[in-house]
Amino acid sequence: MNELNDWEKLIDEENEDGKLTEKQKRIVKAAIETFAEKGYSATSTNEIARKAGVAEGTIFRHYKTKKDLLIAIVAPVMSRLVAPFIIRDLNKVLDKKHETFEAFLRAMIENRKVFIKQNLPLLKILIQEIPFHPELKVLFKKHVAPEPLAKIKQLIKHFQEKGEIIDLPPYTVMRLAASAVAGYVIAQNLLEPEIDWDDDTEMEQTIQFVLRGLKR
Amino acid sequence: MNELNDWEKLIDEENEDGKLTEKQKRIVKAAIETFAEKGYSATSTNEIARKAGVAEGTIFRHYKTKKDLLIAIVAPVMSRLVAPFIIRDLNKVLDKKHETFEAFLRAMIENRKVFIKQNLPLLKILIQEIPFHPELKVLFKKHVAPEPLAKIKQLIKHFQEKGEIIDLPPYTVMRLAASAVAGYVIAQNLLEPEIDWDDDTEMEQTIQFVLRGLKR
Amino acid sequence: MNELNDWEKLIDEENEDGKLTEKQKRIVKAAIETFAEKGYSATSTNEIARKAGVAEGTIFRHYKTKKDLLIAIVAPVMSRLVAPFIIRDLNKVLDKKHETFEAFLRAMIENRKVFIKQNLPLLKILIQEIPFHPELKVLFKKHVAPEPLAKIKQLIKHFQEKGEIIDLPPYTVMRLAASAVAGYVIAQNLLEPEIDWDDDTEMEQTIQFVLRGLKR
Amino acid sequence: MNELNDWEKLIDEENEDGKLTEKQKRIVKAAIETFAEKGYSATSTNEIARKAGVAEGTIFRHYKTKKDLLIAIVAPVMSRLVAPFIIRDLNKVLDKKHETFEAFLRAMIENRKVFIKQNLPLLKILIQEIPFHPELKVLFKKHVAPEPLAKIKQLIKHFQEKGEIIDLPPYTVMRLAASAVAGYVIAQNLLEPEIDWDDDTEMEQTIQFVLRGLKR
DNA sequence: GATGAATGAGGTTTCATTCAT
DNA sequence: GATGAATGAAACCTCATTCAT
Repeated sequence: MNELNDWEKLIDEENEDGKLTEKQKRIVKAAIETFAEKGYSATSTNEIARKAGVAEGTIFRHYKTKKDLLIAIVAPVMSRLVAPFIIRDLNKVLDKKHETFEAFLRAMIENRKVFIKQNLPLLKILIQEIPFHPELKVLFKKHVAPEPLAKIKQLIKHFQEKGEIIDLPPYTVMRLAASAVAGYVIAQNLLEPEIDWDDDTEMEQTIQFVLRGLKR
Repeated sequence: MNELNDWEKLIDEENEDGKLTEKQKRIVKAAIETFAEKGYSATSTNEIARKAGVAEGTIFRHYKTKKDLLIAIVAPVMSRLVAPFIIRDLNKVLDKKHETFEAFLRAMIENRKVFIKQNLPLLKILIQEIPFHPELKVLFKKHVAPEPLAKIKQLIKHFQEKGEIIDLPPYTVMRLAASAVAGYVIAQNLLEPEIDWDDDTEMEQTIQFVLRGLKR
Repeated sequence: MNELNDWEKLIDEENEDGKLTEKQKRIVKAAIETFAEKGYSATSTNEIARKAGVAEGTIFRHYKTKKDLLIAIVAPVMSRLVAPFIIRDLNKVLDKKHETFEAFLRAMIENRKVFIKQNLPLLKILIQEIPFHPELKVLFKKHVAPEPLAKIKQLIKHFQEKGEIIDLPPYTVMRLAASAVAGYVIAQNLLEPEIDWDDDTEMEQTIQFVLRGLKR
Repeated sequence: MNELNDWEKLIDEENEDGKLTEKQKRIVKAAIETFAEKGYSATSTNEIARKAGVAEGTIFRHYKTKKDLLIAIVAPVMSRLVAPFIIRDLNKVLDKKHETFEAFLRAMIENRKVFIKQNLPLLKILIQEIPFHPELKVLFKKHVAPEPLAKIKQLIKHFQEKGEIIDLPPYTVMRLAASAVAGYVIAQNLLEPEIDWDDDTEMEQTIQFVLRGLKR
């Protein structure tokens, strides 16, 4: 947690926009670390305040309730989770004649791998807490649907029409591809963080598995 | 939650073994429901007691601490999670000449699907709480390794030697297969419980995907 | 506050009905004293607990919120405030030929004087807090209307028909009589508690004033 | 609260004297409204600041503590409460041969009725908070005694000597008259603000009641 | 074994007040 | 003068756990 991660940079940027004060940054940082480590419910505002080096009252000056703090933390990560799917010029990419499904899959995985690696604590919080907070579920659905879903559908269909991949319902294709990759990321990060994975090899095998599984 | 599920039967059985009293059963049932709904930390022993119709003190007569109650609940499900891999006569199955990888995969999936459907609340608790409780992680590792892992390795190798599946490290093979299936189960149960899935079709497509992806 | 007042006996009686535990009695007593002295808002549950010699948590075991405690305290005094007007055999009293308005007024004042003297802290709380708590206002109206109001109307009319008192609207008659008496009680108890009042004389003068003012 | 009330004009006047800045006026206005509605203790300085449209710190620049603000608000109303009794030329009024007790009573009631109507929130605060703040009690006594009390005594005696009213102790006379009027005002304003009172009739009946009650 | 009143530590939140800007 | 972020004490309330009955 010592290198400057994506979400730590994010906090800095937001500050430059005049959104977050110095103390707010410290509060958010402490909250992310502790929520990720112990879970939202098991984290006390007192502990967050201590870690952030601020008075407990300061937290509630910026976030009316503890849950507001949670939402303020996980809300931005949601939009950035599906960001690549709503890139305006995605169409241009698809128009490139030479663009294959494999190239696309590799590019997408590479892009998201970086995102995930840099937002791991935030994603951990997101995944852990979504089942228990209807507000988060609502937010999540707002971000995921319908624009990104339409884009994904469009993408899959594009490659199906080119005859590169099998003719399954687009969401099924997406689920299968995403499961394989997510399964690897989860295994690597959450279940067995102590194992020394040969990252490139495992990922390559996963990609090949998906390509074979989706080949027409 | 009104039909008699797997874990409710389990509770009954344990009682017949003289292990669980009537009140204990009610406590465990109430705890499972509430832990699954709100998470362990956000559940109060008072609420469990109310739901179970017992006095709060009664809980602590049977389980020294709240965490003991959690462990008592999730521990048994762990052994039963990997149960099919440690069946004593699994070898006999493998010896059958006509047994193909596809048949094995289908049988295994069917078997676990039933298990998952009947233990969903328990599995939800297990997945949610494992990251926050070292004790659970220890228990988990104790159950998963090494006997079941050895069995799995043995199984994968068996089918690789028969030339049915690709020559990847056994754990990688397992990860890829498990991810595809788990990805479907999670999507179906947690993310989109309101959608009406065509269960058989989706599962068949998933199996075909795995088979293609692992074909030599 | 050292002699055994009406409301202290009330607490005892409720206990005999099995309603109030020993600690609850102490809590209620401490709350009454402190609410009367400092007002509801300015009284902390911590102070009540200390005065009652119980843990702060104990208060909340018996009364879910601080406001519940307030209501539990003032609610019973309301019904007893209008109690004499809903006495079942009040009619018999009225039938007595020799019963005059003066006799009735004197009896009523005497009766209420005792009540007020013995419930002074409770009435102080009631008067102070009613303007700020809609719940209390609702409770108050429920107790005052409509049975007692009908009885009062009936009483006034009775004496008006007998030609003893002036022909004003019954509620006006009541207001005038009550104001005179209440004005004395308030002056005596709240405004100038240090003055040594000649109680009998003042009250007699007040009664004579009301009788003259209402004489036909 | 939209018409320009007495106390709002008071605030303006004080400003013209250079006493109250624009922001101070807004603070005082907001404080009066909120204290009257919720009581002093239950009102937070934060709420006052928000209603006044100033920063919280601004309140404390003008009033060292929250209680200072309360005193600054209720102190002036006290002197004006007893103002008519310390009018310098009251004696002249009394010298008028034709001036009767009834005329005096009516004039006084009319004068105070206007005052009360225009200072209702302030009087509500005064009445509510006096029991809990020794400082206010001290202030009150300073204003009420001894000059006004002497004037009242003198007035009552004057009408007693003229043989217009009964020979009771002057304070008793005052109490009886004041109780009748105050009883009406309180009933009208605090207990039953929703009822549509026939104001003139009720007041006339009240005056007649007092006159009969005090007639020699 | 079962109860539920009692506890006190600790939870979240509010508050009057201060102070650097 | 005015601001509003910051404070930390204290408010109300919850909780897991204990223990006399």
